[in-house]
Parts: sequence; C-alpha cells; structure tokens
Amino acid sequence: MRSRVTILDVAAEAQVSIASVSAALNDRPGVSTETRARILAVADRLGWVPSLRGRSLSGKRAYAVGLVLERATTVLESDPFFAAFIAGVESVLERRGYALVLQMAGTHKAATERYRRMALDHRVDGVFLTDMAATDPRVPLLRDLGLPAVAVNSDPGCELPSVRQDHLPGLRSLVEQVVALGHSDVAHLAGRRGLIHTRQRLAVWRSVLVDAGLRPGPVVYGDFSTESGSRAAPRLLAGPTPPSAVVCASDLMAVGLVSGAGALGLDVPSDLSVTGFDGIEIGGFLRPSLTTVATAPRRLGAAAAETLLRLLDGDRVEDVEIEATTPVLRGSLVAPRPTRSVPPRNV
Amino acid sequence: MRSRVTILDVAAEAQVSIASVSAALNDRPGVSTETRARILAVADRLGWVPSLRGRSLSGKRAYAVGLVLERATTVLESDPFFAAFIAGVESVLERRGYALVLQMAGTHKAATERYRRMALDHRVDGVFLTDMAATDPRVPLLRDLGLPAVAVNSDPGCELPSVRQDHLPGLRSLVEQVVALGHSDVAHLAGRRGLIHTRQRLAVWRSVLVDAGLRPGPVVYGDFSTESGSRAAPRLLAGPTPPSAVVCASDLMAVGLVSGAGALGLDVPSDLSVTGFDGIEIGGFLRPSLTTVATAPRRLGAAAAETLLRLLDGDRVEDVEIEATTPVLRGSLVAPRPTRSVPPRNV
DNA sequence: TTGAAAGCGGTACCAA
DNA sequence: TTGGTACCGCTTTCAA
Repeated sequence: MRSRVTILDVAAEAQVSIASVSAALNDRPGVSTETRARILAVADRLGWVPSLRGRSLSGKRAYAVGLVLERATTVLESDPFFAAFIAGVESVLERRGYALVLQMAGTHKAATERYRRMALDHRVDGVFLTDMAATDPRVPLLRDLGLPAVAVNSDPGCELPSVRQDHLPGLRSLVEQVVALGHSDVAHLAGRRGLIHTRQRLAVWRSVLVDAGLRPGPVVYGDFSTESGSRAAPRLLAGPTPPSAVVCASDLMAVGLVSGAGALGLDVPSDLSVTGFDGIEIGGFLRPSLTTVATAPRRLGAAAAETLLRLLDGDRVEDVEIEATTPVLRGSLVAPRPTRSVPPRNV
Repeated sequence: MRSRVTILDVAAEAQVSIASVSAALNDRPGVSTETRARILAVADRLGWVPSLRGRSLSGKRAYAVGLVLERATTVLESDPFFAAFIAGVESVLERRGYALVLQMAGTHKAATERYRRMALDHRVDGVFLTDMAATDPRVPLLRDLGLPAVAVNSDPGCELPSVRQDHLPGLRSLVEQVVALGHSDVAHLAGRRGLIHTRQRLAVWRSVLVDAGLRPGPVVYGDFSTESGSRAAPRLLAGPTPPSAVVCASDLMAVGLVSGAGALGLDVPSDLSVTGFDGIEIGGFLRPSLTTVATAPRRLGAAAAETLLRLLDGDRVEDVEIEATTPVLRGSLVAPRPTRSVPPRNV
C-alpha cells in the first residue's frame, strides 16, 4: 500500500515546483504550455494520482456526496426505487470523480444522526434527500448544518433545490382507466402516512373518482412492503360489499394484496382488479401480470446528481422535472363483473 | 458550512495543547484523568467533531471502505442480494465510524477501473469483492494495488480473507426433495457462466441426481434476471419430453421461467415444478408460492464488514462461514403427474 | 503529564 | 511564467 509517488516526486522529476505541478494538473493558468506538457508526461510516467486526502484537506472538498436510506431493512431489501436511483446517481458522479457514500438507518432519528455526522465530520460535500415527508425535519437540519442538499420528489414549495417526476399523470390516467372500465367502487391501498407521495397518490385517486361522480372507496395505509399489502386485504375486502378494484401505491403492496385476496377466496382479476405503482420489472412476469404506473428512478437519480454537483459548483440551480409517469395496463385490471346485488334493469 | 470549531479551539478553551486534545479524544495514554475529563467536557460543549479530512491525511486512513457492484443495471434494479448485503455491511461500519462508498459498473473492465481508482487516490481503506468468478482478475489486481479486501462467497482456495454462506446444504436438500417427490427428469436453469456460485449450484444439482441414479436433465444458462428466466423457457421446455421439474439458480429466473412456461401452455405446478434460489420476500406471495433456498445476505454483509475492519486493524483474520442455506418448500414444487408415455405396470 | 513542532499531500497566494 | 511558502486539521514523535 505504498503510494510513494506524491506531488513532490513529480515536481522533482520534472524539475519544477509543486505549485506548477498542481496548476498543471488542475488545468489552471500560470504554466507554459511546454512546462505543462512535461509535467503531465512525468506525472503519467510515474503513475501519479493526486491523493484525495491531501486534496480534501486543502481544497475543502470531500469529493463525495451522501445518501441516507431511511426505511426498515425488510422493506429496503426488495425496494424497487433504491437500486435504480443509486445507479442513476452513480452514472453522473463517476464522470466527475465524485463518490457516493451510502448509509442506512432504520429510524427517523437514526437517519437524522447520520446526516448530522456526515456534515460535522465533513465526510461529504452534499446529500440527497429522498422519501420526503410533508414537513420534513431534515430540511431545517441541513440548513442549520450548512450542508448542500437536493430533494427528490419534494413538495413544490420545498426550499431545497429539487428534482421531481410527476406522479400524477400516470396515476390519474390509470385511475381514469379503472373508472372507464366500469368500476364504481374503487379502494386505495396507500403508502406510509406522512410521506409526500403518499398524499399525492391518495389525492389523485380521490379526485378522479370524485370527478367521475363516484364515491371514493375505503383507504388503508401500508408501508410499501409486500407484507403490508397482504395484511391490508382483510381490512380492505372483508366488508359486506367489497370494492371491485383496489388502486395500490406500490407494486409490492399490490402483489401482497393479490395474495391476501386469494387467501380470502377472491381471485384477481375475475373477482377483483388490482393496480400497482412503480413499474417493477417482475410485475410483467406475474400471473396475472400487474397493471401499474411506470416510474423512472434511474433518470431521477441522474438528474438529482447533476443538480447536486451544480449546486456544489456554486452554479444557480433550478428545479428539474423529468418526464411524467405513464400507466402500464396489464392483466390484473379488467372490467368488473356485473353486480349481482343490483339486478339488471331489463329484467 | 463553517465548522469553525477545530482542535485548536478546543485546546485553547481547555488551556492545553492540541496534542493533549488529540490524545484525550482518542483514548490514548499520556493525559491525566482530570485533564482528559476537562478536554472532553470542552469538546462536548463546543460541539467539536474531529474532521475526517485532517484525520485521514495525518492518520493515513480514509475511514471508508468500498464496494463496486458489477452487473447490468437492469439486473441490478431487482437484485435481491444487493440491498440486504449492504444493509448488513452498514450495520457494522456505522458502529465503527466507517462509511461505505458504493460504486456501480456495467462491465468487468469498468469495475476494474473503479477499484483501481479507489485504491490509487486513497478514497477507501479496503474493499469487498462480490460475485466472485472462478479465476477472478480482481484478486491479483488488488494484491498489486496493496488494497486490503474481503471476498464474499469465494472459492475455498481463494487467497483473500473470505466470508461465505454454504449454498450446498439448502440446495442439496431441495433437490433431494424434488427427487423424493418422484421427479426423474429434472433440468437446471443456471446463473451466469463463470461465476463461482453458478458452478457450485450446478454441481450440487448434478450430484444429487446422479446419486439418485437419475440422468441430469438439460442445463441452460441465464443471467439471474427475470427476463433471462423467461427466455430460457422454450429452450428448456420445448423438447418432445420436457422435464417435469426445473431447479433454478435464482428466484427471479424462476419467476421468469414460470411466466415463460405459461406462455408455452404449461402450468406450474400442475405441469411443471419450479424451484428458485435466494429466498426473496415476494416469493412467498406469488401464485403458486415459490419453493426456494433461503439465503442470508444481511448476515453475510455484516460478517464481511467485521472481517474487513479486523483486517484493517491489522488483526489476523480467518475465513468466516455463516450458517448454511436452508430449503423453503412451497407451492411451486409438487409431485410429478404420472407419465403417460409409460403405462402403469398393473394394466 | 504536558507541549512544541514536524509532517501528511495537496492548494493557492505572493514575490521574484 | 515560475518558485517559495503558508495553510488545511489532525496525529505523532520528542523534549521539557
């Protein structure tokens, strides 16, 4: 683990001062073209790579950004957003020589502490905020800490620079499709309480139904996990007049709900239509295949990283909005069976 | 972003030298008990957190370790190992004040380059190696770079310190169960060629069948993705005498295979039994529920992190083996239908 | 037990 | 265009 070669070695070998080496490497003015060429050649020959440690201490930059994932481990393990988002972030960071520091926290409190430490010990230059809550305590925290941050899918009024993908169009169009098929009793399996997108999705679901002159069906909150979807089934479907369709706030919950419905003797889609949200790959391979709303976490990650880097560069940044979500109609959504309790008119 | 408070402030406030502050904070001898207490009290009052930058430069430690994930983005997005492994790693790192630097690479070559850079610019003190190939070029690379590393599920002969979870017991027991149910024509949907665990799983599948006096069925290689499982269906099942059971090297491929079989008019489990590997949560909620082998990526991650930290501390480390995998028998595996081509003896 | 001072590997200012 | 040099914030000798 000897990295014997430092800027001093390069300077000596090229017979210049370290100041010149630094300037040459960083493409700063003040070095003649030929000196610069000589220095770079020597650096290359010696295999010199500037040490991040020295550079960080001196330059006041960690060349790293942070992401704290805050959710229960079990949920996280199958989370569809996570990996794709990070892949998008990484694709941008890599080109700029930045690294991603990933941390996980099981609780709100733990996550707060991780952010605080990352800022205090200067491990990162900025962070991403995902899973935004309506009144998110991390926003004032980061302001106090002076740590640059980019919020992902935050509320429009959020004071932080934000990147967003509009959930509404895809979901709205999906629920409209549900209504168009003839469903009049449509329930909602919502996400975790308090999260912004949980509210957004609930609001859209409700508004489409109301606009269609229908009464919104029951709402049950889950936590995005398959397990929570399964658990929600009895509460959602056990009544005397169960809904004919359930719009779920995540694909995993939708899968769980299908499973839970099956345990109650209800078949999807013949007895019940179910839709998800996220567009996880596996949804297309299930039986029935899962109707859902396709999201683009990878592009969101890339946009978030670009915004954060721009912020760190001191550029003015504006909120970014990537293309909206789109509905994906598949087998788990069909027209409802004719209701038996309401006899046909022409009898 | 002013962290005005440095070791100098603490030293001044406590009226001691910075050397004493450093010694006190790091629990080193050479400071009297009362001086130490006073220093710590002042540090606490001032809210001083030692800067990683100064510490790293001086102490020759980055207090970070790296993980380069090397797989196609699409596969990664639904990878069941990934998130859980990282969660396990993080749970250990966090307690020691270490951070995880996560990088992604789409190709072998890109991954190699990321490892090289991480070592050369001293961003991390050590790395994890996952998805070990039989002759893994990263092993000599890291040796040359002098970067400490821990291998995950490597070959027994691997020169690197390793943590492993034995795949064999769970899979062996599962295949035995398949045979015991009466399947005599059992195929295998293997993982990516060249990976160590792909070979291991293939070998176990084969040996159980051979030991039972059966001829191993066809083998098709996939890439662990759902999509690849679906694509494998025709090759695996389209022959004149399709197998009655397929043992898959991953749950996602198993799900894809079930889907692909359905497209060929084959129902699981009535026409075909399918088993997976990994034990992803969603498997228990599918129809039919997925028979699989449960793995423990989280504990593997924790063990890997502990081993790596020990290695960085200069301690002697021995390979770690966590508890073996276990089979999980569920609905996708049933006894084969009586073969029609072989008439019952008692006719 | 304490403190002064020399690094660690860069960046950047200021003279020459 | 160059080189000398003072930091950046901490760790770690080595004297006092």
